[in-house]
Amino acid sequence: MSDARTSTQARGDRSRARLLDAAVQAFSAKGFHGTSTRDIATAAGLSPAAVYVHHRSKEELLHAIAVRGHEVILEAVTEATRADATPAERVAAAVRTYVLFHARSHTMARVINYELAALTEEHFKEIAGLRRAIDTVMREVVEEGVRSGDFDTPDPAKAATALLSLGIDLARWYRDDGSWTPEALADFYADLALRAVGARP
Amino acid sequence: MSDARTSTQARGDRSRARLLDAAVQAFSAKGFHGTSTRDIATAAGLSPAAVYVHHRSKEELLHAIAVRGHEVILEAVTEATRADATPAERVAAAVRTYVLFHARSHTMARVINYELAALTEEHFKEIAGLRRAIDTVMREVVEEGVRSGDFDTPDPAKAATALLSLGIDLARWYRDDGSWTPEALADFYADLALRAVGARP
DNA sequence: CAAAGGTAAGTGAGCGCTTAGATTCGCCTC
DNA sequence: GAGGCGAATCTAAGCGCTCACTTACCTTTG
Repeated sequence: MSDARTSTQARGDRSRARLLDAAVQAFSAKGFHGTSTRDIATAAGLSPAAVYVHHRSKEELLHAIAVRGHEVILEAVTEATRADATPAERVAAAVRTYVLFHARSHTMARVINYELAALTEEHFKEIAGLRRAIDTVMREVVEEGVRSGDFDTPDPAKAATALLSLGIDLARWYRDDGSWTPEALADFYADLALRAVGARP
Repeated sequence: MSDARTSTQARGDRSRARLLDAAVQAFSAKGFHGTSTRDIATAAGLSPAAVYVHHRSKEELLHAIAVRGHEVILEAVTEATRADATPAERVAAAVRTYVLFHARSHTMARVINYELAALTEEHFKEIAGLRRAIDTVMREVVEEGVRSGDFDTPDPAKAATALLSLGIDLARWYRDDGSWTPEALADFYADLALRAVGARP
């Protein structure tokens, strides 16, 4: 089982993961339609046909990437807001988590935020559901702060949308070789979020 | 010249405009690589070959759209901040203008913000220059407010980037059939911008 | 008739995906 | 423990199709 020699099974799992990883890189750099299945296979060190050993289609690759990515984000943001803390602390934690993900994983974030139009209608609806859930988490924590009197904003829903926008747009412009670190951006945006929702000083 | 009968010249101009318009719609909906030149020609009511009567290539169409769009935005934002007014009024005007453009022209905005990777390197650099100019306008008006003591933010450059991000991301999520109007979003975001830069109450 | 607008009919290249078959490996039987 | 089997991994070759773009030609108009 834990033999030093790699089993057929283990080789297959690794190839599957390499294909997914290559697809993320390629979709991010050239877009779904700008990427060929040959691009993906070559980057993964396999023949063009190997893509179809592990995945039904190019679209199914995108779907797998999108589901995984959104699940990770939803879980992280939910966890960040679950803590027993003040509304200000919860909003700050949610924004910090969201920004950290989009800066650190900007390559994957670019794919799961900007390539969704290439999904089938059915798959798109599934992802839209996950996105609505993320939106709801952010909106509810802002609304709770307004109800408790900790926040002051004329429109909690618009404010929550704005906070998510800041994170998402990071995927578009963030570069690893830039001068801003994910942590510095997370801190700055968490502070900006508190200003945006009118948190009591 | 102003004959009632349409001249060859006028027909050509109209076809050129219809091709550009069709390209904006198609690039926005399906992406540059997801759009075929046949899609564009058909939507413009012309034969596939007609694209090449008016434009050298598909990429040149995208380039023309990107140059025009960025010039319009740069001019509008420059105009909005030129007014003889307080820093707060100037930032509010800049954000209002930027947000209005991205909401009202979200179809074009989607193309000129998310399809730039399909440009040739030379064309991309040209557009990058225009984008830097827009960035500079927003950054300088924030910096001026900090210098004058009207604003209080730990990082004017990050704050300016955030304000631009809010506008750009509108192009991704804004829908004409949604419940928020461009004007309502412009007002909300202008107010949010003043909070973000720590404008004196 | 010269110039510009427009098209029918292609060109070679590259696309997503399939097929047939080689290779590897865990596992069962005797 | 030798031998055979089925399942899984992977590839060489290529299928039908669509792509961006070109060419040769006709039409309209000043």
